[in-house]
Amino acid sequence: MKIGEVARRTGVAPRLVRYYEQQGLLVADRAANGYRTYSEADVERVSRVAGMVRAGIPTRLIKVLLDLEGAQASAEPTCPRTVAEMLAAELDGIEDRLACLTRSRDTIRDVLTRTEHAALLSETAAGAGPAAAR
Amino acid sequence: MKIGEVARRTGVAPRLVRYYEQQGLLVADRAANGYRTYSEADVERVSRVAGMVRAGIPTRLIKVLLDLEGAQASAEPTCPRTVAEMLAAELDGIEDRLACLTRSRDTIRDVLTRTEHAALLSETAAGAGPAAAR
DNA sequence: CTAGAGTTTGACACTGATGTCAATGTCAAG
DNA sequence: CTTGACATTGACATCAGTGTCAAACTCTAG
Repeated sequence: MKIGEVARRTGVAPRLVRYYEQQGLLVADRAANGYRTYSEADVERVSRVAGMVRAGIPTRLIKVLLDLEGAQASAEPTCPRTVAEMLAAELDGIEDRLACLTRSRDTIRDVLTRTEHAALLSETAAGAGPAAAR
Repeated sequence: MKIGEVARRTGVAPRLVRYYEQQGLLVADRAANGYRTYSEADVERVSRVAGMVRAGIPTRLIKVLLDLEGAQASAEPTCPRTVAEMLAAELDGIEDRLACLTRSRDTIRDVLTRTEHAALLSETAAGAGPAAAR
């Protein structure tokens, strides 16, 4: 499929899909005419990238993470000490962000329920599960 | 205390403390000489703001959230419908980010433990269990 | 009094993520 | 063939968050 469809299905602007590719987060095959062609897997990947970006994870780290997820399947312990340390540092940052976001989420929920606008919570994954992979 | 000490204690550059104030996230008293003066509570607030910023929450929303936390204490249901809807929308975004971050965190932890670099996990607020930051 | 550290404001620059626009190429439908 | 929707690349603009520098002021120590 072409970039337009990917954009429609992921809600990510074509502009950004190209940007992500430029940042090395994506690899797109090219059709004879030069158009980028994407697979279902790419759609998945674009969604995940967009989500991570919105979560404040910098593109550089996103690249590393996605690569790791791939390598994980093949159980390769390709992890030199320095890289591991870098990851540990990033992990700290992520934990911080999780704490902040969790607190903010609770604040908003609190306000919403407390002000009789609890109905607005429904659509959300609000129910209970905090960590569900969407 | 003056801005320098706040900076030292929060790890936030003086430049940013001023920036946050400029964005309306902070209010600082002024001494006779024009220097900003801060209280313990301000130190707390600066830390929280910095954390939220790092978590990808835009300053505008941070302002609203902090105000809400304050208003929450006084149990004021000062929440017009439109504001509530805006909050609900933001909440959705936050839930998404939480999901992404949680997944990324798990990935990193997985990699670290799997590659015998588990020692690096210790310092973190992580503790041990995959218990979500809830 | 003077030197030095810390503060003030303000300006300019930069990065990262995106929006937007322009000029051009491709393709399917009328 | 022509039109219109979609693609391509590249440039420029914007916004948030920061870094940095400059000129001037304040305060403390010597």
